[in-house]
Amino acid sequence: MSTTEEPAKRRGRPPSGGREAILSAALMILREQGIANLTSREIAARAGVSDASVYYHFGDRAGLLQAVFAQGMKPLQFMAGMDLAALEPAEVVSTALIALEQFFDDVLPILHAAQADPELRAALAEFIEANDLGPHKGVRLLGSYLRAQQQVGRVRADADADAVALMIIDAAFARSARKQMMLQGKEQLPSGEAVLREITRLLT
Amino acid sequence: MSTTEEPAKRRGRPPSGGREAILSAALMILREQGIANLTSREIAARAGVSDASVYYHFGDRAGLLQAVFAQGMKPLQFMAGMDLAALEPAEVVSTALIALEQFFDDVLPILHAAQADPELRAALAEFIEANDLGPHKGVRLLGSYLRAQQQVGRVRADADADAVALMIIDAAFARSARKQMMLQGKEQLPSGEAVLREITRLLT
DNA sequence: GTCTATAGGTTGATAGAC
DNA sequence: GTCTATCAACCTATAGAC
Repeated sequence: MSTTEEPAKRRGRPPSGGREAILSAALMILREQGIANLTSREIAARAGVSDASVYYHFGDRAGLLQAVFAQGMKPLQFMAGMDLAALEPAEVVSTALIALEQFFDDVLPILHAAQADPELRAALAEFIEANDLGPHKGVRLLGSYLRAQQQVGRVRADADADAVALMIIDAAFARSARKQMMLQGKEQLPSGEAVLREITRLLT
Repeated sequence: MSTTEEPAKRRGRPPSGGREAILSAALMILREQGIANLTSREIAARAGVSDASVYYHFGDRAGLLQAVFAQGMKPLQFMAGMDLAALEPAEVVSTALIALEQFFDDVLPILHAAQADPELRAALAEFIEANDLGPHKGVRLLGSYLRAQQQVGRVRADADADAVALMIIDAAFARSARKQMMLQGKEQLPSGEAVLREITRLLT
């Protein structure tokens, strides 16, 4: 969406901040308490407003959740502003794994919350598709980097760039999901470094 | 559990089937409607009983959900009874990917439902750990197969068997999750076969 | 825009008859 | 074990004053 340029005067926003406080509180509750506890009262209490205020700003619960989803799903900016060409493939993959895991840490609570109800799931899926936030975006980004490196000879030519990109994304996704779901257990799984080494072995 | 001969009289199980009907209905609702619609009334209606019956059998909602989770989390039996040693590694990996994706298709709705509330999440995580259903089990199974193949020389010796096993599991996990969350979109992602080819390339 | 107050509906849970 | 009937609690949403 359009990034709001704010030179000195704001146009239509008396900055009472109520709306943003509500969104921020809702996102907080969603992330740490789950959607089952995301009620208008809880949100209002944590935002320091009355719960009628929630309905004033968002109409109904569906409108509120839509806004919360939109607020929480934004940052897929993923290695933005990095000079990828200057880095070793292994470094890029390592960076990508870390950035992707962080991205999923932020976003998975919202994805999970939407699974509680088919209408929410459909609404979120539609939002993701409309805003080009789906997994194919990561595949395209990482995959085209890998293809470029193939043409320069820094990544072996017989690798399927998009498939490797998807495997990287999936590894980060699963790591983040296990963390969130408290599924690591005591027995430890292979480290991120071990996975990184295997991916690197695919590329060289 | 002494199974003595019971000619005409059964000991502790009048098989009215109410309890199982409730569990089955609850699991059905959970999988197709999400936990937001998993109410005692909905369950009772679909099971063909009164909703007081639900509380008779399970005490309260927490007890019901615990039983539903236990019922739905059972089958991690994963390539059971197959003679793995007789198969090519690529075939085993292909079989594993399919079996794992099916497993996650069954189990993910429950994992997702538990994320709606921290208490449910903790209860399910505890159940998974207590029953040895966590991801390390798959890693151990697939990893030890790959190690055995390394010793016979059918899988290259410098591969990290456990790391590759985890990547296989993560790929299946992510595929199943995208399907459930309706996140494939129109732009198609790399196929399962393409991912399989890359994994195979890691092993040979 | 924000509040108080409240209507109206749904849910978890219990009592008591059969 | 299963039912009907019911309650108290909670939630979404609205009305109306400031």
